[in-house]
Amino acid sequence: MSSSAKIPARRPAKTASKTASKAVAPAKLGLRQTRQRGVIAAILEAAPGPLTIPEIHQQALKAQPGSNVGIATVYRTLNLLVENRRAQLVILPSGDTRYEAAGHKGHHDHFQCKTCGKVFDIDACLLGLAHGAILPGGYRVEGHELTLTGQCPDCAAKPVKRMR
Amino acid sequence: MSSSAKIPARRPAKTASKTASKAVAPAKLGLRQTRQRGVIAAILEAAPGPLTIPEIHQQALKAQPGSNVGIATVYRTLNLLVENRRAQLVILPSGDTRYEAAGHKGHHDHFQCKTCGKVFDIDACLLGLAHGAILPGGYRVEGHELTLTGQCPDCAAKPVKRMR
DNA sequence: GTGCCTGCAAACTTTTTGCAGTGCG
DNA sequence: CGCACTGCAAAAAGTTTGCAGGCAC
Repeated sequence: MSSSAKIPARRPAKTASKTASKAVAPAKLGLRQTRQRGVIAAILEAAPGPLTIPEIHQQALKAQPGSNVGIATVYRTLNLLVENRRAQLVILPSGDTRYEAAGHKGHHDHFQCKTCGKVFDIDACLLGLAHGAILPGGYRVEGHELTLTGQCPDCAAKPVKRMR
Repeated sequence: MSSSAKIPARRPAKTASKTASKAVAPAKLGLRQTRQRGVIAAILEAAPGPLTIPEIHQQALKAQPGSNVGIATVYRTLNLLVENRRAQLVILPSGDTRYEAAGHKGHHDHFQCKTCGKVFDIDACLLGLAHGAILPGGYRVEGHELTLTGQCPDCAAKPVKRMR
């Protein structure tokens, strides 16, 4: 790890002006847009929830036939994306270390299926606790992480246990 | 540390009632009450919240002057306690792997101080979501894990950041 | 006395770092 | 063309397992 900057990101936009100024992180010059970075960022953007490193790595391999993508590159790229506020690290109660696209999608909770292990974003915040609230004992709340567990629709439809 | 849940299940958790008082889980046949196990269980019982392995290990060393306690024993004992429902594994959003006494104290949420990193039990469940509820999309909720973050009273009283 | 436990160290797993070659800008 | 980026492999950090001896029962 090292840089903290803002990378141009993928090329989703047609008329991508410059690397705007309202950027969250100060841009660091010298960052390069490589195929691997674009692929990894795209994978995160397309996911319905946070992905594990192995998942990201394998999807990257499939997306880049012929060209290898080292696991180290996956780790380095993810750290870079997190530093640039383009991705977010999520550690679940199950112990999974996952990453998800960040930004436009604000704070939200997660749901992990106990049957298949997959994780989905809950596009809402289920905790109606105001930040800044003081709990009995004097604990000042500034943020929270909530993960629901249960069964997803897919697994509910398939009585047969199939652990990914 | 990632992967999925722990529970390597070295040996099958047994069912028996050895030291059965109000014990939730029956003891395993042939289980022996050793000094190390008693110390580790006592440490968990006395804690105001979940502890990390290093914390448990160091407290065990201090509690047992003269006699060493191997880190492997700490791991093995904690797994054993979890299998017997005497302790519970808690993985926080920060990535901390911690253990806390289980049983009499039912489900509760946690609070982790962003300044000192300590974790406290919140003796209540802040999520008013009924288990069995179905979320939009068909996700059936069976459980949840909630961790609040912020500043604890101690750190609030000491403006100076002291990351221990 | 039996065999469950323990400490120590090696084995594993997951993540990070060092290098030299590669290709983006 | 220079230097950031990448893949590979070694290094670190965290957790588990194999053993021989110790101790609870």
